[in-house]
Amino acid sequence: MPYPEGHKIKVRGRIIESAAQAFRMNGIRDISVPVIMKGAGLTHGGFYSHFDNKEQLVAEACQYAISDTIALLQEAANQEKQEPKINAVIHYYLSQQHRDRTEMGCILPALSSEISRSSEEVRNIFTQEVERMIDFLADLAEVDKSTASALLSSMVGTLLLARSVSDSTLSDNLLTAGKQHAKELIKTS
Amino acid sequence: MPYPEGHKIKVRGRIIESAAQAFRMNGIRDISVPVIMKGAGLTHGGFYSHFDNKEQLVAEACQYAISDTIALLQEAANQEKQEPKINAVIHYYLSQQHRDRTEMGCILPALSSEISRSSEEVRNIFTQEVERMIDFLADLAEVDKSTASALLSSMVGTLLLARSVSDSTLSDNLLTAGKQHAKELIKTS
DNA sequence: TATAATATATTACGGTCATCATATTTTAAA
DNA sequence: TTTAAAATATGATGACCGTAATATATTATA
Repeated sequence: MPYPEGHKIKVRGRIIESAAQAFRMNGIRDISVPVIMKGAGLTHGGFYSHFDNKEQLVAEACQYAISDTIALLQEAANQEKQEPKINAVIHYYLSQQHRDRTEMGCILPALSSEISRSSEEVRNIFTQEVERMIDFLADLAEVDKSTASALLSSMVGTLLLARSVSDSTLSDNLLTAGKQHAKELIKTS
Repeated sequence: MPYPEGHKIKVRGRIIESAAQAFRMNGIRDISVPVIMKGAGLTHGGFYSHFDNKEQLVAEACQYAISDTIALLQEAANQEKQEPKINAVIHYYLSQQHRDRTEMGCILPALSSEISRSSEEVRNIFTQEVERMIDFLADLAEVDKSTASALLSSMVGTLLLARSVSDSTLSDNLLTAGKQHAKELIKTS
């Protein structure tokens, strides 16, 4: 058995990480398998010994990226000492850093529209992860799922638009308005 | 001067309509110039006598589509007799029909993420149209721009997620929660 | 009806993509 | 140190893309 134990699984993980980053940055269709492989320090040829096809990688990269985002939000919540913890999540999610670092951020604003056109397999995994995200928010904010859903939708839409407009003042205003109304949403629920 | 007066401008309009529909349905990158031209009843060769390149078509199609959406929302508002007119807009925007007919609907949930990666020219036009949309909502709901921005973000995010998840119950719940929150947002502003 | 300007169709080109077949490298074990 | 299985690299294939050059069709006017 050549190659160290667990070598391939680690490389596989590197490919998923590279993909999760590249997809968020460039979209799914706009990033090629060769580029993803280069991001993992490999050439394109070996890709198909790790994944059946690009679609499968999309599914796994989505799962990875959302889990990562939930972990980050959880961490932000843990560091909050005074305000309700959900406010820390809102502030983080609608921060300028999160807006400006698409490749590290939540995939919902970045990839949802492409995923809505993806295969059933990808959409099922995506749906599962969206549900986890809603549950996480409901738990943390101590609100019902309906309120948590509205909160998520609102944050996702805000970030999406803030990233799309070319006027930086408008972008900042969108973030500010989104934060204010997200907090309001929780308070009056 | 062969060909009837205004023939070319009409054909140009047909190409823009075809593109606006195809882009919303399939994304920008995922639809080709030949397919757009076929949608307008033409072959691909003539495209470059109407537009410099695909990017220019994207810009014009965005402008066309958002104008069209604002007109539709205005119409929905006009037909409302009892409730505040903004509620008709919210109901229309977050309806199942709007969710299920992406190719006829608002481009914000459909194309924003791709547009955030587009050229400065496209993003400038997009930004202008987003501002028009915010102004329209602020006027209609008689709220400040900040509230109108939050309303738009919330509606866009809701529709985006409702279109992406594969579970139809979850999708319906997202719409319902979004509608409720949107109305609340206006009431308490 | 003939003409010539204009609009559209046909064809071609260079590039990139997902995927696959085959060659080469790596390294645990013999 | 040799070996052979496993992992990766190289190279190729066919499809499609955006774009451009050229050929053909259309029709208002002469």
